[in-house]
Amino acid sequence: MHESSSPPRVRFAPSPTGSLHVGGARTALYNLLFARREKGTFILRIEDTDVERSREELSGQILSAMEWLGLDYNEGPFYQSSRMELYRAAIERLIARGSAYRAFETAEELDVERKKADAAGRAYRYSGAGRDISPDESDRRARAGERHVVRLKMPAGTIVVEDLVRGRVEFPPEALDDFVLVRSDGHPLYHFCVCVDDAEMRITHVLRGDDHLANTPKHVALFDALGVPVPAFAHLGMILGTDRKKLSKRHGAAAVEEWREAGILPEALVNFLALLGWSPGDDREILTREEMEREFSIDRIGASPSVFDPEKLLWMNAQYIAKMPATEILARCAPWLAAPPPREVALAAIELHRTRARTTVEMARAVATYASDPEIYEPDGLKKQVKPDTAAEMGKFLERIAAVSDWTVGPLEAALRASAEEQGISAGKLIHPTRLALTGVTVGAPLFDVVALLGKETALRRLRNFVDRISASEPT
RNA sequence: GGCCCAUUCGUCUAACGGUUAGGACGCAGCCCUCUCAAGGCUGUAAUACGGGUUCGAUUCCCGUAUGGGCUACCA
Repeated sequence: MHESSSPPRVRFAPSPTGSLHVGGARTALYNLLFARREKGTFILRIEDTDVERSREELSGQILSAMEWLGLDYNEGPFYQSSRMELYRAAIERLIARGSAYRAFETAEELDVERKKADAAGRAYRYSGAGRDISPDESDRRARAGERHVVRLKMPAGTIVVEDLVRGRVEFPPEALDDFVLVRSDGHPLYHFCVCVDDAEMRITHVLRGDDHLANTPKHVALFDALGVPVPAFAHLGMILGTDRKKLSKRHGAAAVEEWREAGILPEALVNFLALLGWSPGDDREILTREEMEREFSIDRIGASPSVFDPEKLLWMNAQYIAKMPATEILARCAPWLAAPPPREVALAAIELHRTRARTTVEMARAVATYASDPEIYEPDGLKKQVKPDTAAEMGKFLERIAAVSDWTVGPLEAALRASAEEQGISAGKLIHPTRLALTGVTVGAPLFDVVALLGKETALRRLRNFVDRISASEPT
């Protein structure tokens, strides 16, 4: 069918009618991985033939999302809107060859037909009237300026699609219509542009969403009409929301951009998406980009749809944060760190929190506490950890810790435990209020690491503020 | 309605006729522990249903059910 010897050429062809979707990102990723694995070429093509719906800034968003994910293409981006001449030439060839024909019904007339068929419970099909107009008459009417569309003359027989994921799929001729290639205003339509471009770009493999499987017989017929080899197809199962409906904006966080803003690392999102419909064949879950590029294969792609599980994405992101160098994490946190602490403090804070933050947003928040004193104390924490005696106990502890000169974990812990013992209370009675005093929250990194990292001046100031605060609000 | 696709733990998936149906997320418990995590250990939970084919079906075939897609002068 196609030459397996020459390297494949694949493409990702999004329509700029929305920002990049996780489903689109996965399609792009699989195309890229396949191209890398097979030493082929990955092409980016923007399908902006729908002038009403396509918006230029959305193309930019798609490009930037792809760049963020590291989905680099070898050729492109090509914009269909600037390839109109190509489509015009192709349609003329098709008409001249008799593979396509002009049809002069108006949209309104067709609408009436469709409604009639609907009412009668019949499946609507175009009458095919345009097929019977002689080429001469067709040319004459077109020259006279009569409005018309151009339709493809579909072949009479069953169309067979050999899908690399689904196997052989047959489409009976009754199911296919002479569909429109060019609108009456001269605009070429999606299916037509896709095939002309795939042919012109010598695309060998089409990896795309399952939603296009039913369109594929149209494309096969079009490639035949164009007189070019039919590429191989691989249709990927849809990505679903947790309600098992096709993932959409309704589900929230369907766009790559939203995950970026939520503090998900591009490496983690790519890893997660790679495993949504593909598996390396063993139990590995965390794969490097190199491993994916080396091991990806179409025959390990599953056919069924997959539910996008944000919980697992978060887990995977946490895995990446746990392993990433602190300097790198700090750089990734930058967008959320308006007022970062000194670099050395920030890096140490990251080490303290790398197993506690699932996203860079959470990490940034943790790091920020080392830069600025807590403005509020967690209300539940105050209620739970501040008892009538707490202010007094903390006051005594404060005196003792203020005398510590070697401000490191060992001496600090010793000071706290000694103070607890001296007061005849458990260490926890001091530990928990201290954490609340220093960070404003009741959970976090091991306390003495926090105290040490904060430094004497800052730690004492926060403790004093806290003691003042609880003394003031305590009933006397 | 017509045509097409899909169906293994709640979720992502492995097992390409023979496995105690494996791993991961989640959840639960235990260990560790100043809290919360992380980590370790243990547990929970699946072949949609009905027929075939076969010595033997998660695996192949046919129905049914459920979900999804397409059926535009959208993409």
